[in-house]
Amino acid sequence: MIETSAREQILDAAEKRARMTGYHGFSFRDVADDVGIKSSSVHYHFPTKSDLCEALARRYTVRAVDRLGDPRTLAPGEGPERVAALFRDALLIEDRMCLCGLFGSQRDALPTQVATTVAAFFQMILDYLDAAPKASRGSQNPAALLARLEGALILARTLNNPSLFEDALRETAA
Amino acid sequence: MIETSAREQILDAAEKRARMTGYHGFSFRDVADDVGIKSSSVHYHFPTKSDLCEALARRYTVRAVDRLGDPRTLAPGEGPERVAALFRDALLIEDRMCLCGLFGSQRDALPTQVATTVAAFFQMILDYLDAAPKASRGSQNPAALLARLEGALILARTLNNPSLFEDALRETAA
DNA sequence: ATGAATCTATCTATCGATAGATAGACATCC
DNA sequence: GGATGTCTATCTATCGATAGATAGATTCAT
Repeated sequence: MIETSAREQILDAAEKRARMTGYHGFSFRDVADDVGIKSSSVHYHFPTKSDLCEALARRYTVRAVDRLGDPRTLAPGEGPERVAALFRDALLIEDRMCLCGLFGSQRDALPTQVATTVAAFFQMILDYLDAAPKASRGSQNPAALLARLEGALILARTLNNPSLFEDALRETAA
Repeated sequence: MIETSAREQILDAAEKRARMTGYHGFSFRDVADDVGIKSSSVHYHFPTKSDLCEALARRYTVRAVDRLGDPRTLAPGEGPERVAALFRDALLIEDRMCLCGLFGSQRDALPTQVATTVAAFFQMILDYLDAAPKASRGSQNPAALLARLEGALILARTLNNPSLFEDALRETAA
């Protein structure tokens, strides 16, 4: 029996919900019910919703960093591929939005600490792409790639058509 | 004195809020207070929140259609420019997210009618780009352009850097 | 027996939604 | 041309449900 700490279970449940509903669409009770505890126990680990969601965005960033690895060790063109894989898995395996894409689109309605942490996620991706070795030609602006990936996720999910994700990554018209 | 109908005033206030917070982040009372009426009066015009937000997405789509015009009358390459202008104005003039970008990213948490209307917005843009005369070379996949614009909006707003929007629209790295 | 973690129970505030009253505009009938 | 009825739009007041948050008792492992 794999024993996952309550804190991690809470973050897992909260991330799942936050990536479907955004900041305001889920409650402490929702998360507590998912885990099988009481909402007051969630407050014990994360006093406020702001704390919870900041931790969410922080863990999300750390996991992405771990998975992306050191950009300086990559083959030319591998950086964009690794970042794209992150988003492709969100769509095809997890069937969820990017946490920071969703939070970011609500930036005006987020507690400052959460907004700051979300911004740090984006900056991390941009820095990673900047640091990764460029393919000799046709390498894409980091902001362009990241924007495209966030948008492709929204598009493919809203139109319920995963192949739109790959369409959106292709350069030229069919 | 220009007399705007209560219905329109309600939609104006609701759109403003929805484009900051998403579906769950604003209430009938918020909207009512903005307009200067009671929340029950908002319910009179839009019985449920689902009705209100569906009307929001519908009006948003109609206004975009009006502004974009008939795609078949455009010069080559003008279609993408017109669509891009829509999003650029959202960022620089309105300082808001795209309503359907935000709603779309929450599609799992939306009433079906709202989700359907949001999907119709995206399909409309894709059809428009398909129907518009292509520039001879380097014309972009409609899905790619739309994804990029939605993502660029999120990115520029979250990082509080409007020039990222233009970066994201450029093809190649700096 | 101390400290961490969870519980029960509750609070205040707000949510979306509804009922019923009211005031004014407008039409229609005698 | 009054009187009557209907429609529109708003109001006051309230509903049950749920939000985030807190206090204090209890459980349990070290």
